[in-house]
Amino acid sequence: MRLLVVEDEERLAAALRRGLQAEGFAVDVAHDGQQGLEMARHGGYDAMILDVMLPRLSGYRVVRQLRAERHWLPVLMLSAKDGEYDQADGLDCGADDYLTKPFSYVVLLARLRALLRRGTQARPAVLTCGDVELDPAEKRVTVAGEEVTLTTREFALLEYLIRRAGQVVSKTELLDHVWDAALDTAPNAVEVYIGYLRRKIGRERLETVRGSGYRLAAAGTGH
Amino acid sequence: MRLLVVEDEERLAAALRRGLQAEGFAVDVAHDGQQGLEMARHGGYDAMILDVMLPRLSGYRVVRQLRAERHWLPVLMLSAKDGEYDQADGLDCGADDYLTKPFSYVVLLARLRALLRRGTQARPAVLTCGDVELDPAEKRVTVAGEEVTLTTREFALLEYLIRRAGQVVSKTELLDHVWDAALDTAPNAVEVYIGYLRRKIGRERLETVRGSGYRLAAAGTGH
DNA sequence: TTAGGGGCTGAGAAGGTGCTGAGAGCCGTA
DNA sequence: TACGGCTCTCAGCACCTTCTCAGCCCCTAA
Repeated sequence: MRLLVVEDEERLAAALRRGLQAEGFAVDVAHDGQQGLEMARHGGYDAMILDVMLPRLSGYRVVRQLRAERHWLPVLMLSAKDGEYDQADGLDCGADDYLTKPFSYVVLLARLRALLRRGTQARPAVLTCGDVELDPAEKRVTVAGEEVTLTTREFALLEYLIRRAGQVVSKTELLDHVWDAALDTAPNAVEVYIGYLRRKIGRERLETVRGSGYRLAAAGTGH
Repeated sequence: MRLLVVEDEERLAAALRRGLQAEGFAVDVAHDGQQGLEMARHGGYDAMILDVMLPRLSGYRVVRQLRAERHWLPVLMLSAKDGEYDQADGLDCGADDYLTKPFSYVVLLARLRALLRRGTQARPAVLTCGDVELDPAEKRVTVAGEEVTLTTREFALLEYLIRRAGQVVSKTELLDHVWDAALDTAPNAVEVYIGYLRRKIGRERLETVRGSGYRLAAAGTGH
């Protein structure tokens, strides 16, 4: 496991390096935000421990920039401030966890382990299922390489189904998640939109499981 | 987004429900560990907020049990203790994040959002018995590698039997659990459905124990 | 061997579930 | 204002599921 520590306080940086190396991690240290961002971009790290207050580029900006460039490595933020809004900001800008200085080394380790256990693959930029590809950021869908245009609702429906690819998703679940919970829409609307989707992405890719819901056929499903 | 809040203090539970609903979440509340576990098992939640100190079943045990059953929904733990080792325990037993009471509502929201953004990489359990496999989430059954399509009732029946694989299950027990308790269905319906199942999964896999009930042949039946 | 009871199954009635075409309401654009 | 796209409702249809019934088979025990 290779970690990147971005921390400008010499003593803390050295302590972290020693401690984490003792735990068996490979540790690299960057001393300002700019340098940290460049090293993280390069890849090869399993997680990043990132101070908020950094010379040249703040920790917030580092995370935001990384996420914008679609780098999803787990980030644990450290901050000397302990106002609650800082924590909220840190998490909202894309960090995975947040620790307030002074922190306990035991807690740091536990959180780091939780982060690593969770892994990186949580947020793929493009969702795929068989020959169906859906890009949430660009709102674009291709089927067997051909671009397909969907309306907003159709897109939201397919997005939810593809995130649950292979699983059966009930109509009420779809109503809850794809339609606005406040409005109560008739379940028949789901059927109608399933119909629209089928015409656009191909009938065989979207199965009905009678009495239970719908299932987007998983890749390589034997039939 | 649908949340499950497991919290026994009435006032806190009510406050969480109100606050989260105001944020646009659909919120269900359970008041003890056992109930929470059952609701979480049922699925349909995008995340769970879980107190550690609960009647009947502690938060630790709830998470551990869920993970053992391969439910991966994101869990945010709440605790009144604030010893650092408790935090480490909570994370190590499978929770995704940890908050100490009293906590700030803003922080809770931010952490929750971080958790939801991360999403759940679900992989639910598959029940097997010999060469029969049943996947509750995908509503899919294979026998000796061949996919078999079952109706809802047939599926529910097989699911109950496979959870009791090797044990004799009486007709009244099946009526209670597989059929709606409210309706009183004739015991003969069970016989009829056992018949349907046999045709689909193979006669020899489902024994009749005259006068007692039915038994799904345990693994290693072949001799 | 026979009687009785438990279990099995084919047939069919009743109701449920899902699909579709038509069209109303709404909104943004020409 | 007219048009077109999107969303959603409605009603009708086709098909599937569920469950009951009646008759039969088979096991068990006297």
